[in-house]
Amino acid sequence: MKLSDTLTGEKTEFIPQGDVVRIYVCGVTPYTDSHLGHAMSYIIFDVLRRYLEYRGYTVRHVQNFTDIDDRIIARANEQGIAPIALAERFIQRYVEDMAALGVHQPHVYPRATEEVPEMLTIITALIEKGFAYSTPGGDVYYRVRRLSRYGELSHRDVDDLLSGARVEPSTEKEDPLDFALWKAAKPGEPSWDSPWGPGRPGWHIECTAMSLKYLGDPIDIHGGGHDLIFPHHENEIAQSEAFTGRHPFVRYWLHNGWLQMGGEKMSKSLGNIVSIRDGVSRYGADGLRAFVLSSHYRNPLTYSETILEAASRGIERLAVAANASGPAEAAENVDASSFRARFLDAMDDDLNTPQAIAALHDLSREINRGQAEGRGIDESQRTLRELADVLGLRLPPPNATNGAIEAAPFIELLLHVRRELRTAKLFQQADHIRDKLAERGIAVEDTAEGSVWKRDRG
RNA sequence: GGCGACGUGGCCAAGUGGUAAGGCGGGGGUCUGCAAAACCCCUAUCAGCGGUUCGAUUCCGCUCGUCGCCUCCA
Repeated sequence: MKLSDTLTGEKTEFIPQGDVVRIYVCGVTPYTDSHLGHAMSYIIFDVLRRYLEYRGYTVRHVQNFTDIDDRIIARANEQGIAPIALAERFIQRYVEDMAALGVHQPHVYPRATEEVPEMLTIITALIEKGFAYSTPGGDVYYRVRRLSRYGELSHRDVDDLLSGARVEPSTEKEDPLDFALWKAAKPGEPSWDSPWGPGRPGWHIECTAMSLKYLGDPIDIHGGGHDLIFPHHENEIAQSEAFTGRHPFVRYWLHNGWLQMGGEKMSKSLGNIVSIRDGVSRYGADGLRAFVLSSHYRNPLTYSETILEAASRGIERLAVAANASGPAEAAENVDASSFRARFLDAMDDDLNTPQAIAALHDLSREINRGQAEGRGIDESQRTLRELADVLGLRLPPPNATNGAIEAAPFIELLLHVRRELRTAKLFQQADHIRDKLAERGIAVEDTAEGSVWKRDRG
């Protein structure tokens, strides 16, 4: 399969170094509920992993939690609880959100606060090698200009960075571009002992420590949102390669585009967010995944209710086909092989999920058509489900959640009455029941096998 | 100011040097007591201007527009 690499800007054949594909994905800072932007990123990397596994690779997937940082501390102080406790709470909620989305758990979920000794080892070594320095105040900074390659990932020239002029000058830094490996503790903050006094790790160092510890060097794929390219991943490369003395530290850098809200990006700092919880309850996990996968992962995506609505409606077509009942035996069967081939070709091409989904839509149409013509569809339905599963789509029967509706027994009762009315050809009354249920968001469909109902969207 | 991405039908979104997947929506049918679902048919010339080419939406240049990063961020 081909993957495009942010570092080279090229799409090349992906060949893992060994039997195990080693993937590191940057995780969240748990200080609030995760939003659809996070969902987008993790759905994408989940699909990458699922596809690699589908193709027979063994994947080792590591994703961190940044459970100590300024925002966690600030939020915890507001609420009068310990930062670790706050982080723990939102880590749990994050894990629940991912489960709701059907995102496979990483094999390792390391937390920054539990990897401090490893980070100290690396920082110490970086100082010894001359790549980092400590300050009288107890901070440790990385010397950006020591590594000539700095800027290669984000395709920037070190000197251009300065012209941005938004870099906070710090009196203790040798160079404004230098970034913190270790931050001296301020009063009231959680801190760990270090050779430079009490403090806490800088943001970037945790990913270096964790990926080296849990995956080794180099790793096959490092993923994250587009925004992380600079400075986070750039800094990660600098630290990691300065520490190991080897290049490259990552063989393929994959970055997903941003989720935007109207004109702007969805972000916690702008406050224009939709939480994953809300998204799942409104559109369902399949709807959300369909939305995310409807465009190529590298491109930005815009959130709007209309678009989400369209995506979840579209995916329902697949669910209908997957759950259709075909003849017990048939002389001829629907052949799904060409659709499978198209699906695989699309996925092989840098995870072209829009085209892969298009193949599933065409397969669904073929299944529906075959059903109408009395052809066997079991085999092709299995293929549809198998491929949909690569995208993490569950394709539940339309009425799968009916049991959770409190009024279900009463609806069943009404439909029972309605059936008798229809048998008696009292269609006006029967239609009246259907109309009234529709007004209350319950859609009734009459099929050859009887009436089925489900909660209607919107 | 620097770096980068993008601009395809009413909306979302793939894609290719030889006249453009799929979904949503809309229109017309088939089926159905009716409706829904499903199926069939219809619904684009790819921001603008130049250039390269036998031929460009696809390559190059410019213009316009939108967006992102350069600061915490998936």
